[in-house]
Amino acid sequence: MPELPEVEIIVNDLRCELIGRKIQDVQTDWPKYFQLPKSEAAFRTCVIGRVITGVDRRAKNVLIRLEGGHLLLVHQKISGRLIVGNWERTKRLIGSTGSTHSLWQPVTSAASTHQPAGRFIHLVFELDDGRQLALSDLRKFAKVLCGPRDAILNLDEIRRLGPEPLDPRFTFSDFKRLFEGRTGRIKPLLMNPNFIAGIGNIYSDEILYAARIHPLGRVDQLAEPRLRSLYRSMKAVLRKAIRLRGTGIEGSRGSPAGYDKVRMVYHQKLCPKGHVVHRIRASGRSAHFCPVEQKLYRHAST
DNA sequence: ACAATATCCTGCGAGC
DNA sequence: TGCTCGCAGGATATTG
Repeated sequence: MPELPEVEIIVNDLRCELIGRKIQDVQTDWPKYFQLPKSEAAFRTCVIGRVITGVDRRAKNVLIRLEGGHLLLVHQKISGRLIVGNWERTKRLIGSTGSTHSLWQPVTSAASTHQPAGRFIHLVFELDDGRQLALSDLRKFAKVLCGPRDAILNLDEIRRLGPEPLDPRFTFSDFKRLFEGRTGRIKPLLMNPNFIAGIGNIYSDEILYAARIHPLGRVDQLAEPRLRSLYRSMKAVLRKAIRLRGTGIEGSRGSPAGYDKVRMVYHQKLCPKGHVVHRIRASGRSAHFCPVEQKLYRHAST
């Protein structure tokens, strides 16, 4: 879901809202969210009472810095959205079994009424100003971790992450080096977080169109000019998406996503040049591309 | 080594 | 209207 641009926007918004706030309570109806510490009780002990001192991003992870050198990591996965607002907890009956789920509903009169993502809230951090940091997450794939900063940053899943594409220190020669000894298709490689961080299904399609590279192109056949084009397109598309406040979602402060208006191929019928966009499945995901401008070059037959 | 698939979940829209 | 089916923006484990 949120890819690098959307997470970057959320992080920037949250930074304004959260710095200086103290976390006073944690509530959830889905304790599976807690990956570290795994038990709800231990997780609560880890975060409750701590003041938020910063909000950063690494790949698609939201890193909330806490007093005492702790880090609260949230990965929103496909459907997660971190939002700040006001909700009340009620109970909802599930089926005929008599079991109940929690349900958070917007406090009427609050601005949060206007947040569509306010549905499907399953995790809430109570703040000391009466507001809440909430995770809306229809599919419940998100995960949260808390611990000493070094312990979190040294987790395999964080250490293994590829470079940040928008890091100014990430040069073309760094990018080129990533491809050394690699084979396979370009789209799944771009989406591999351990190859390069933050690029998902939407922006891999957009970047490949901008670079005029077929999603199934073989990475070992990309000559240097193609790689250079890919490098430039990657930076340009991601920066533009951030500037336009992302795709399909709203930041927690409400300005609407603007990249949708300039999307070139993802969920588009026609590309900017008017060609029909094709949709195929590539490694289990949908890939959108323009067959006219993104040729799958191959020598002879077989 | 790579590629395709299953998996964690649930709502929604399309098509019948 | 009501049902079933396929689809959904992530990342990993498993299998071929």
